[in-house]
Formats: sequence, structure tokens, C-alpha cells
Amino acid sequence: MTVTLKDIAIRAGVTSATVSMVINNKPNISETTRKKVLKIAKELNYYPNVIARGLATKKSNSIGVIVPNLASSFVVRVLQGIKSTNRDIEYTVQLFDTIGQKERESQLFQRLARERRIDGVILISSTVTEEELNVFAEESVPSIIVARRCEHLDSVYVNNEQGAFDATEYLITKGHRNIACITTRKQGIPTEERYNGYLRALRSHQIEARSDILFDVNDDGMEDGIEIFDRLKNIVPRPTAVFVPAGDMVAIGIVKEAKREGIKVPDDLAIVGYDDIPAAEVIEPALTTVRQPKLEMGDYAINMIVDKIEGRESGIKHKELPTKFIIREST
Amino acid sequence: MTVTLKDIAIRAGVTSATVSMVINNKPNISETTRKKVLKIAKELNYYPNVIARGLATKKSNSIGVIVPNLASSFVVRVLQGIKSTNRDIEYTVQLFDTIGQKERESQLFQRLARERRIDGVILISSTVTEEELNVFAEESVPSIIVARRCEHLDSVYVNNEQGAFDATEYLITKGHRNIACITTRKQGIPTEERYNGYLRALRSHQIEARSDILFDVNDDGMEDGIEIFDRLKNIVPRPTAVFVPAGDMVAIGIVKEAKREGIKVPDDLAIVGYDDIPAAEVIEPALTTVRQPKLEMGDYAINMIVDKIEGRESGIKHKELPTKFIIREST
DNA sequence: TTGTAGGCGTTATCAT
DNA sequence: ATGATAACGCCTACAA
Repeated sequence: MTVTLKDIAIRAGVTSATVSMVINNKPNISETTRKKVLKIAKELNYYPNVIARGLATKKSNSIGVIVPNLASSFVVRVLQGIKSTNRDIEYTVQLFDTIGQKERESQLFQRLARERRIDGVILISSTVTEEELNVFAEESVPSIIVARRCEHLDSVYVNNEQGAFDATEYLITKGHRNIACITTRKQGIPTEERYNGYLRALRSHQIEARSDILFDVNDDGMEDGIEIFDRLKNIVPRPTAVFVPAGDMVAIGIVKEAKREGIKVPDDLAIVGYDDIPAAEVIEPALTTVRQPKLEMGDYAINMIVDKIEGRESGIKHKELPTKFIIREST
Repeated sequence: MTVTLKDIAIRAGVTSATVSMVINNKPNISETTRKKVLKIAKELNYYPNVIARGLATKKSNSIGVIVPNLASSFVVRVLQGIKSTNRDIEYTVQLFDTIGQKERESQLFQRLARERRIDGVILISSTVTEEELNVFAEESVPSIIVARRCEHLDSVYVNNEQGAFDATEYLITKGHRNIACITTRKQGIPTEERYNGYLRALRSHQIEARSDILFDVNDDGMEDGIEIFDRLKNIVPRPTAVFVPAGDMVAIGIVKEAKREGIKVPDDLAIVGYDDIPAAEVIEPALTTVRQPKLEMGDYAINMIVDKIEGRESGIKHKELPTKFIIREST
């Protein structure tokens, strides 16, 4: 039924070794047989069995992409960056998600590292520790982590601290002194860094950070923003600005609730989000926010991992990308 | 370096055949050797080489998911549906996108169908013809198409015609007679069906369709909506409602531009979108729209394809899911 | 330039 | 209950 090298070999009057060499463009094949073999291969509509090839070469020509959650627009956008370059790359992408199930995570890593199903791994924005990622190094499966810097692993990430600094400083130069900060601890390192950037900006302008206007939300939805605003509005002195490293959706919730309560944005309350999701342009006033170069991150990630797999690069590489501050109407 | 069946076999004093049987829970193995083998396997931290296994069993335990474009929130959401069920399923997901490159598409199908890299294929919302999908049938690779009904292929889809009918009829019962329709032809069958539903609703209420308020946009972004509104506003008699099967982003553009021009939504102009994207709740007034059960579609798709692959179902199956009309503030 | 032979790690069919 | 042995389809020395 399916055409194999052997089928071609028989018809061409050669052995499958020869056919293999032709298919793989190896040198030292006479033009005559090359032509003949290629012709027959085409007639028979031959496609190599990649599984068999993988067994022989010990390469699957496939890379794994592990994501925490496909519901995150950040993750999807990075994925898109990975895929779009991948057009010209002869690697297949296998998608895995861990949906926060902590125990399954390291199990998944084990399997991926040892089952020889993939040649390398891209890990997007996760809360795993570096230790848990060691399996890949142990099995010498190239790996790279996106959205977070890791000392002992290749990584592609954004300067979150600086992004937050820029945003906060912008608010300060606009005259704000009481700037609330809405963050989300459980999201891990990146939000932590953003918080630090916020603090640094305050410090560099001799403004004391007020702990009563620092909030920690659990999730990053619009409802969280609504709830936060309701807590925020009664605090005195009331902040005149809010920086929301927790994400744009939370910021949007705040905008909505503020408007509903008759608070004018940005006049009474300026708001800066983080991420530049599509809805940031939809809300009125349109949201000022910090954009991360998500597509670019994906792009770097796939290229770096392919280089690693093919042995073109060695040593740990870090790629830091800049954020971009997008000024719209909410400030 | 890597542990194989043979390694285990040697230490256990049996052959790799026996070890294989133990690993795969085959019957007719003495408890003693089973215990012994399992113990050694664990000590050595053995994981089967799935590539080798695939060659032997002619199964890759992997399914391909082909998407036209990861930038579409519809596609991503269906993907999410596929992945979330997939947790308990022993199939890996390989992601492919075709980014509209028509010529590459059938080439991709050829490869996927013949390279034995995947056991089955899920195709999300694409404009390919049934003919192009024949390769899968020819190579007896189970396949299923999502978001569109195909006579000769398994499919999971939504009753777009009815969804559009419901939306339009709702507008009619609200007293509207001049209802514009913004569609997007190039998106293929589903939009076509929605248009038909719109027409049917008009007919069933003896309203004549006006061709001067039927618009065709090329893309489905906010800008398209803005542009459409500017064309719409000068038409007499001016429509009092707009149904936008082209999608929520276009509808949002219309809302925004209408507001900017001082037209009151919904009082002066009622607007209904299609898809229920996250931003539909963000815009003010919140958008009335037609929701498709995207997660559910992905869920059905993965389960159907797995059943097919494992030979549990045969014959062509179609699963039609209902849309849900979401009433918000724009009507 | 091409053929021979062996191996990649598993599974599956026979014997034993 | 277990062992030999032969696939699976391809690649790669090495030999000719």
C-alpha cells in the first residue's frame, strides 16, 4: 500500500541504500540513477516515513512547546511568533499544556525529555523552577524558556522591570504622586519584576511607596479590576493614578467601574495597563499600556532552539527584548 | 546513555521481548518476572522510545491539528477545547498552520497524509475544498473538519444559518425593518450561511432585503467597521440596525464610529455582532452577539477523531451544535 | 558509483 | 511463561 524506499529500489533496479542517498541529496550518485530514482519516486508519489527515519537518525524533527494555558493571549501570541517563522523550518511543533496541574508538570517534563519524541523544547512563561527543568539538560534535550530569565537555561524575555519603570515614571512626570499598583503575585517572576520597576521609579523621584495602595489580585480578569476599584475608591488620600502590571483586562475592569461611578478617566484617575491586548484599544478611553514584543519573542525562541538542536550555538544564551510604552487615552 | 528494553532485559536475566510484554501489560507473565522487570525499569528510570514504538506499531499516537491562522480567536478557542480534553488522552497534538498560502496547503496535506507522522487530522475552519482533503481518505488517515459541514467528511459545526436567523429575527421583533448586513465573503461557507439566515428572517417577516445596505468587507478588523459605518451613515433610508456576521471586531468598529459621530447605540442604531469575543464585553455599550460553542466544538472534534483512530466508530458523522444568542446593551 | 549488511528500539509471531 | 527471530522503514559504514 504505502510506498517505501524498497519499492522504488526494485523498480529502479538498484538497492534501497542508493535510493536513500538520492532522496537525501547525498553526493557521489551518477546523474543517470539519480534522475531515474527521482522519476520513479515521483511517479509512485513517495514520501519518506518520518518515524522510520527518526529511528534511524535519532531525530524526530519536532520541537515541543509547553504552555501553561492556551487561554492567555500572551501565550497564544508567542505561539504565533513561533509558528510564523516556523514556516521555513523543517520542524514540527508539538503542543503541550500543563493547565496549572503542578504534579503533572514534572512528569510531563520527564516524559518529553526521555521518550525521544522531540528534539528540543520551548517553555512559555511558567512558574516551574529551574530544577524541574534539569531533566532536559540531563538528557541533553535542548531547551529554552520564554518570558522569564533563567540563569542556567537559555531564555528569551522582556525587561519587565524597565517596562514598569517607564510606565510609572511617565505617570510621575504627569504630576501624579499617589500611584496605586495592582499586581498579581502568583503569576511569578515577571510580575515581581514589574513591581520592582514601579518601586524604582517612585524612589528615583523621592516618592514614598504607599503599601495601602498596593493590591494583589488572584486572577487577571475584568471582574478583578472591578473589585479592586471598589476597594480603591474609599482610600484616602485617594490615588490619582493606577499602574496595573496584573494585566490589561484588570485595568479595563478598573476603567469600566470608575466610569460607572462617575470618576473621569484620565482626569480624575489615570490608568496604565500591561500587555496591550486587543481589547485595550476597544475600551473608551483607550488604554495606555506596556506592550511586550510577543511575536518577536516567539521568533527568537524558535530560532534559538533550532540553532541549538543543530549544534550551531552552544553556551547559554539570553535574549532580552525591550518593552514598548503605548500611550493612549487613559493617561 | 539512554535506557532501552535491552538494558532492562540484561539485568533481569530475560529477553527484551519479555520486558516489552511487561511494559505493555500483556498477559501470561509470571508475577515474579513482572515484579522484577518493573522494579529494574523504575530503578533505571526507563521510558520507552516512542519513535521506535511507532515504527513497530505503525502508530504515532499523535494527531495533527491544521489551522488557517492562529491570530483568530475562534481558532484558538477551538484549539483550547481540543487540548483541554486531551489531558486524559494519550495523543500528542501537532500544530500546523497554513496562513492562507493556498499552494502550500495541499502540499501540506499530502505530506501529513503520507509521512505517517500522525494518526489523524483535525482541520479547523478552512476554505479548502473537499477534494483537497481526499488525500487523507486515500491514505486512510482519519480526518475531521471543524466549523463547516462537509458531506463526505466527518465534521463538527455550528448552525450558522439559524444563529443568524435568530439574531435578525430578534432585531425584527424589536421593530427594525431596515437592517443592514455586514458580511465577509472570502471567509467561505460559514459567512455565506449566516447571510442566508439573515435573508430567511427577513423573508419570514415579509421584509424585502435591500441590496444597498448589504456590505462585504475584506478583513474582520475594527478599521473595517469604522469604514463601513462611514459608508452606512449617508444611505437613505438609513438603517436602524446592523447585523454583522463578519464578526465582533467589525461590529465594535461600527459602534465606536457611530458614537464618535454622535449616533446613539442602540437608540439610533442597534448593532449585533457574531462570535462573542472577549472585547464584546469591553465595548460600551456591550455588544449583543451570537456565540458559538467553540470549546465544545474542539471537544467533540478530538473525541470523534480518537474514536475513529481507534476504530470505535465508522461511517461519516456530523455533529451540529447550536449557537447562543447573547443579548447585551447594543440592541 | 553502488551494493551489502547491520542497526536504530520496539513489537509480534512462533516455538519451546 | 519465556526465548528466538523477524519485522517496521530508513540510514550509514564499509566493501566492492
